[in-house]
Amino acid sequence: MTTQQQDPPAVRRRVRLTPEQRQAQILEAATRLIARHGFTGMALADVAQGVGLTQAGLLHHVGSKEGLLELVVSQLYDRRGTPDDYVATGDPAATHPDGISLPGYFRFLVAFNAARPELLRLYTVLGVEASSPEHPAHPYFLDRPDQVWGFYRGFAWRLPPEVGPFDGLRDLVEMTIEAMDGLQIRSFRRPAVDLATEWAKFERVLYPAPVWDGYR
Amino acid sequence: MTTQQQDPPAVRRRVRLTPEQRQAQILEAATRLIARHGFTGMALADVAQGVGLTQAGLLHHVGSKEGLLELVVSQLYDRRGTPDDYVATGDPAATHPDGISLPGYFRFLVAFNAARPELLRLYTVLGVEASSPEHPAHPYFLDRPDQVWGFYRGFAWRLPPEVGPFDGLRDLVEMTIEAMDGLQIRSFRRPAVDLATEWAKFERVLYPAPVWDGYR
DNA sequence: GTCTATACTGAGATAGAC
DNA sequence: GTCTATCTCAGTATAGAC
Repeated sequence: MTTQQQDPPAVRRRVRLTPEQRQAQILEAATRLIARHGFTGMALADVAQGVGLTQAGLLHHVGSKEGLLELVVSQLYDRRGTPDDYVATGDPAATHPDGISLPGYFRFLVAFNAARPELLRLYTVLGVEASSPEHPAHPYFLDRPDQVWGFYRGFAWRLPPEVGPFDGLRDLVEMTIEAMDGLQIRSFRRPAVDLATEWAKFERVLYPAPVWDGYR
Repeated sequence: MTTQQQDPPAVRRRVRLTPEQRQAQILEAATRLIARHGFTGMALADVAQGVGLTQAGLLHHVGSKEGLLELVVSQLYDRRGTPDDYVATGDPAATHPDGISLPGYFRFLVAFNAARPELLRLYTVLGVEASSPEHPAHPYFLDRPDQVWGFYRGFAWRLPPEVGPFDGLRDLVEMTIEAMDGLQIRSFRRPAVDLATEWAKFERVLYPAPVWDGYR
């Protein structure tokens, strides 16, 4: 004789959401899990559980594990802080008639990212994992430096005369991104650091006085 | 009728090496594969193939997959460029009677790492992967900032008076490591960059003239 | 759209012969 | 120390009912 009991009828089964709601849910759960375990280390069943579906139910939406990754990567474009977002804040350094403050924008970007830790971590973890040529996200990250520069170069930055608008600016942008990536890795470790505080240190060396006084 | 042929008797079977030779082989193969695919993404069978063993044969040496990781991590201590290594080069900036050049040492470290790309990549890939608390290498990387500082602070650096030997130096060391980590991520992408060339740019901003003139 | 059930695969680990 | 053979488990994917 066993102590088994009849399972109570499961509640909230087969909840049917709109495709948009489901997709947003899936993105949220996948972002969190890939950020933590990488794409390789993440299991579809865990994403499914995160959105209250079975694995088969999840696969109905994304087709395959790689399809889920494509979904996640494709929406990275929409979830980043752009110079236009910075201008839209109305910050005087952003709306200055001579152009947008470069240090000001990157300060804004750090704050933007710091408010979205899962997304930031996703970028780092996926970006490093995708350094392997066999990784499905490899092509996306391989050309990021060119893509980022192609995007940023199109804005009207307010730069000190010492910084050329081409090579000088590009070097500065690349170093800035490298410093941010390194700071992000640091933020995984102890003692814990505050991104904005640590970034202020880099800002002082990357955009030093007196050259950048009045351009921040 | 098939074209099958009798396989030639496999050559070099059951090659028995000394434990030291085997361990060195295993380390080399594991480093390469973890650097490429991460610890999660790496398969024991591939490491085994890399050293000419079966998976069972490899497990005889390392016990388990986690045992292999411990082996890899434990030897990271021995394979890094230390300030002492820098002094041993005889470089005048290293053997200066007033102390070791900090920018000079980091320049040496970049060259040291650039000559060991697999090891450098292992550090980055494993270090990011291990940001997850469940990762077996998590404890090792969690306290690295403190450990690195505890190690570097013990050397006699030759510093300009503007840099305090405590907070000022520590900030500088942390920023240097962050910049190197970010540069390493950049090196995974296109267009390809030369580590030494790119580091020279960071050196100029982290150790600027005129403060650091004469301390390089 | 979502489920249950199941097929299939890859990978870590163990047993025991040599 | 190394092998072959096998076990076990986790994870992706498919089929078909509802």
